[in-house]
Amino acid sequence: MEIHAETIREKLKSKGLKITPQRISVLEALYALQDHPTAEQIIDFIHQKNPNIATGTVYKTLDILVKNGVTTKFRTDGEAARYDCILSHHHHLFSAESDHIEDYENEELNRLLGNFFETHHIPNFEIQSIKLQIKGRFLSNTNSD
Amino acid sequence: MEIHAETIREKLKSKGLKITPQRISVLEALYALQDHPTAEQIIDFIHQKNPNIATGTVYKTLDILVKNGVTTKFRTDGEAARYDCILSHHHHLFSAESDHIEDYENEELNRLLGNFFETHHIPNFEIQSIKLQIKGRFLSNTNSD
DNA sequence: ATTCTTGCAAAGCATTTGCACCCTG
DNA sequence: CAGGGTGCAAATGCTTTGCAAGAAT
Repeated sequence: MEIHAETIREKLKSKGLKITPQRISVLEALYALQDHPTAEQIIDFIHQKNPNIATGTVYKTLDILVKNGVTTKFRTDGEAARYDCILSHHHHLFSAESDHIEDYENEELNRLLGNFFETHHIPNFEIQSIKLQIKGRFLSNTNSD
Repeated sequence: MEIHAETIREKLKSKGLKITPQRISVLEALYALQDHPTAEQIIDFIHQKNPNIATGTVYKTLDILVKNGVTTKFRTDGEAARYDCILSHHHHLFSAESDHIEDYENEELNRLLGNFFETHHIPNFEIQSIKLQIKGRFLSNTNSD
């Protein structure tokens, strides 16, 4: 997932946010670290090139990005919150053995769920979004998850 | 969800756990507070009758109960972890406006999902469980969520 | 110039841990 | 009486906050 500096600037500008080196760094990290990084992973990544950006600033920036719909934040069974810059409707595969997470996207599944809940209304509840948490085991050849 | 003291004792005994007043209190709280309580809510409930049970003990007990499959632990987008003593396969409805959570159980949905993933294997992944996170708005008459 | 953003360090909150004492089986 | 369980308080880990100084528009 490559992203150009110009794209990042436009993303910030379109939300009416000031363009600062710190915010650019956070967005760069977010797009470079595809694996639903924690704040700590983002901070580590940033500090490789910019050791002077403060931890608190990264948290504040992430918060602002979430509030502006640039990224999303979610929790796993682990301690730290995860950030995700993929905004399309997708689900998550969770490793039962580690903290590894992958995306799962399937239009047919989304249609299936949409149909199901169209014919099976939940009493007194208005659905806004549906996400699957699929827990299991990654069978990669490297077994590195 | 009423539960008798005897049932609780048997539950502990069947897992080879020592029966202590503290553990009984935690289990009573868990069954009395149906709404996926946080540790804090459990502690508050217990302290109404047993102000002398330590916070750390409740956390340790909850941990042991989770490890022994008596209850489950999960996280929402909120801060604190939630505990759930309903063990059947069910999904969760999350309020977009508050911390309120309700269970959603539907055999047909479970079958539908089972069928889907039987014919749509995920490469290099072995599914162990599937849970829906359904986010939306509770439309109760009292609007109390 | 004005308003927003940053850095820093301290505080906050949920949870865990260490250890001496105590209780259950 | 032996092995676990408990209470307490301190420690941990993630995240938030307050505020003075700095930067973006």
